[in-house]
Amino acid sequence: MPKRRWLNRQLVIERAAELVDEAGSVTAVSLTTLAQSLEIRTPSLYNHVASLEDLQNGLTVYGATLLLADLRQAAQGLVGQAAIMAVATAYRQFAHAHPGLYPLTIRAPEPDEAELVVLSQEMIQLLLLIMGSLGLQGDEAIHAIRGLRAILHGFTSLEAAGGYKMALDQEDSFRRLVSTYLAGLL
Amino acid sequence: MPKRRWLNRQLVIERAAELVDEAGSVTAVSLTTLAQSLEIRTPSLYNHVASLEDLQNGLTVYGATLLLADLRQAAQGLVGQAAIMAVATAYRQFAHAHPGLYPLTIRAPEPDEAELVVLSQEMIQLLLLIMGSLGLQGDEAIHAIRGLRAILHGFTSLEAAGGYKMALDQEDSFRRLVSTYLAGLL
DNA sequence: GTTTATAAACTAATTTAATTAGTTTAGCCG
DNA sequence: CGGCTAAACTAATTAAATTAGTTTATAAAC
Repeated sequence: MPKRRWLNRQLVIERAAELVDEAGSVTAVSLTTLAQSLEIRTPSLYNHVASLEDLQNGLTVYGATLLLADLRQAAQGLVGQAAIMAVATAYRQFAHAHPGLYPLTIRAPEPDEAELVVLSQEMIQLLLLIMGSLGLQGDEAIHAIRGLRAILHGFTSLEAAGGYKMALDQEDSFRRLVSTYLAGLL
Repeated sequence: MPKRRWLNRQLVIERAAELVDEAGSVTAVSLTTLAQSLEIRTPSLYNHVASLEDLQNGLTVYGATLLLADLRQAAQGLVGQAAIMAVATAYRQFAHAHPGLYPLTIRAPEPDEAELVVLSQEMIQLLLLIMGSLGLQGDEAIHAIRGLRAILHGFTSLEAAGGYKMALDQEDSFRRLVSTYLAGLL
């Protein structure tokens, strides 16, 4: 009859993230399977998360944090088109590496989700900086960011949905898409 | 104790589609709520659909059918950039009008889903025709179709996810995105 | 017209998941 | 060492999907 003291919200979320990415979908992981994986009883999870929804919100924050870190890393020291292409590649890789977490990251934060609001703003700052290095400012930059995110999310999620199965390299399609957008933008 | 004879799979799916679009999400509609809406008991639904999953597959086919019809209508008689823009606008309108059905339509068909495979091929034919009118052939056209769909799906689903809340016209962003891609393409 | 076969409804029961209530106890703190 | 509390537990509830078995409206056959 152990009473573990080492478990906490963060550890619960991290384990959930592993399960969700292994399963390839958020809905494939229940509180029951998560509890089993942590070797506790299902109701004990409620000591760390308020509900399934709360767990998924935690996963969203966790995923957004990882994604932002990856994109920052990728953009490190780069400007202009090179920065865009690096961010695009890193974004797609993140989606591939985290098929469970990734779809959560596209949800816009509600005003009361402080952490997520901050992450979202930081993401925009990062992209604004890059757009600035391309010579885009103000509304132009915002439109360009919206477009870029649409492209990245659209491509990666269609890939995940099993589209693009015609015998034609997906990587090539992706590079062309980003280049084409960039070409049109400048 | 009525024994209705007027109910069938198609009617069940159509009612489910209404509920799903009203609720704005597939998961918001259960067999229980659907049965209530049809004024039958939940298990009676199994006379018309094999399972919840089967119902959702039915909704996918239904949604894909409506979407294809809308896009064909929009492209009617148009070629080149005008056709692309018309299809893009119709696509976005469909996503807005059918927030429940729309997300189902992006799933690629499994080989055994005959109806869905046909719809998917017809969609590609429609887009190939339009790309042809833009002067794109073969692999070029396929890459361009992949890109266009990524753009359309990405933009509309980010919109649905509540992104784009900065005070900047979404319609404008959308038009620019499509135009920018077209500009880069040609 | 009555009979009959069957599809489509029904009731009842099971399973799985989330959640709540109430109980127990490990382990830190004084 | 005794007690407070966070974190575990057991037990029970609710909701949803699903299965089994029963009943009956209706359409086709006689």
